[in-house]
Amino acid sequence: MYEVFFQKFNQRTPLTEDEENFIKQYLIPKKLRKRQYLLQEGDVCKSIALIEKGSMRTYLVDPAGQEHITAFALEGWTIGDLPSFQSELPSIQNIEALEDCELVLVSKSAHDELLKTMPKYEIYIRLLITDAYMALQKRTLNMISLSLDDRYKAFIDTYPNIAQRVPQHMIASYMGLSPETLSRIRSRMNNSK
Amino acid sequence: MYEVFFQKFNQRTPLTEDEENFIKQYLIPKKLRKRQYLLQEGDVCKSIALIEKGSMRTYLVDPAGQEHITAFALEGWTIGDLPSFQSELPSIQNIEALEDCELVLVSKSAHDELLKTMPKYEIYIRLLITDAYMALQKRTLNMISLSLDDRYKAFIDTYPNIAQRVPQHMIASYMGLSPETLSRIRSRMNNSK
DNA sequence: CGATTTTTTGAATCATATCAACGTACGTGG
DNA sequence: CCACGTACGTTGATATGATTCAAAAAATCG
Repeated sequence: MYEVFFQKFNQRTPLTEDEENFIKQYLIPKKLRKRQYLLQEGDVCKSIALIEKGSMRTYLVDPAGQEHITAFALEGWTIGDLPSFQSELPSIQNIEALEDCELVLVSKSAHDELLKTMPKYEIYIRLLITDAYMALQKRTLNMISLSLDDRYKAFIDTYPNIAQRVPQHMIASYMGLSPETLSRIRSRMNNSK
Repeated sequence: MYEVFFQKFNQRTPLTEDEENFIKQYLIPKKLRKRQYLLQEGDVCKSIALIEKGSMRTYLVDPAGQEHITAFALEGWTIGDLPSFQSELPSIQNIEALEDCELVLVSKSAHDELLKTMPKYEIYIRLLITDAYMALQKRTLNMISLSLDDRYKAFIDTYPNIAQRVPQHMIASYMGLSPETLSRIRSRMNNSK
C-alpha cells in the first residue's frame, strides 16, 4: 500500500522508515471507478491525489458549453485543482477517472499540518511544484513555437503511454484542436514513415 | 534598497526586522541597461532576480533561428531560467532587459543556503512557484480555449501595464502569432468599440 | 533631421475548423 | 451471448481565418 506514493516521495526527498510511518497517518486510500469524479465544478478541492494505478483527466467547461482538457495524469502523478485547493474556494474544473483508479489522498488539513510539522514534506511539495512548473513551461513553449505535427510528436515523446490509453478526441481537446485535425495529423505521420 | 523585494516577500511570508536583515546578507543589487542580458543561451543561470524597477523578457531561439518570447516580467516579479538554475546546466534561454532595470539577485549558493537555514525562505519560494504555476495554467487554458481576439483581451486584462511598455511585435511573439495578425486583432477591437 | 525600426495595410496562399457522411468498435440491455 | 444503439475515428468538401510576402506609413532614436 502507498508504494508509488513513497517511491515518488523518496525519489525527491529520501525518508527514513519512521518518517514514512509518520506520513502514513495522514494518507487516505481511495478507489475510483472509471468515469467517477474526484472533483466536480463548484466543489472545493479538498484533497490532492497521487495516482497509484489508473489514469485521470482534468477538464473544464467553457461558457459555450465546450469541454477543454487541461491535464492528464497517470500512475505516479499528483493531481488536484491548485487554485481551489489553496484558496478553499469552489473549483471551476472537473477531475475524472479515465480508468479504474487507486489513489492516495492528502487532505487540505493533512497537507497544512504536514507543511507545518515536517520540513521534508515542505521540500517535497516545493520540488513537486517546481517540476510541474517546468513541465508546463515546456508545454507552453511547444504551443507557441511548434507546428501541429511537431506538437503531436512532442506529446507522444513526452507521454508515450497516454496516447494508447486515452481516446484520441481527448488528446485533441488537450491540444486545443478538433478531433478531425488530429486524425489527419496522425494519417500524415503514418504516410511519411 | 530592496523595498520591492521585501514588500513581495512579506506579502507571502511576513518577516521580522531581524529576519529581513539576515536575508539581506545574501542579496546582491544589480543594475542593467536596456538591452543588456541577465542570462545568455549556453550560460548557466546562476541567479534568480527580483525586478525592483524596469522590465525584462525571457526568450529562446528555435532551430530555424526564430525568437520566441516565453515570459515578460515587471517590477515585483521574479525572473530566471528554472531548469538551468535547478540543474546548473547551460540554459537554452536568454533573459534581456527591455528597459533600464534595477534587480535584486539571489545566487544559487545563497538560495541553497537560505533554503537550508531558513524555513520562511523555503515557504516563500514554495508560494512563489505555486503562484507562477497557477498563472501559467491560466495562460495554457486561454491558449487552448479562446479565440485570438479573446486571448489578446485576456492578455491586456492580466497585464494592463505591459502592453504600453513593450513593442507589439514582442507581444505577438509571446502569444505565438505573427506581428501582422496582432495588428489586425487590435484594429478589429478598435473598430468594434 | 535622417536613418532605422515598428506598425499597418493589402493580396495571395496555406492550414485548420466546420459540416456531413460513413464505417467501425464498444458497451449495454434484452 | 447476441443485437442494437451509441461513441469514436476517418474522410471529403467547403468556409474561415492566420500566415506570408511586399510595400507603405508611422514612430523612435541618434
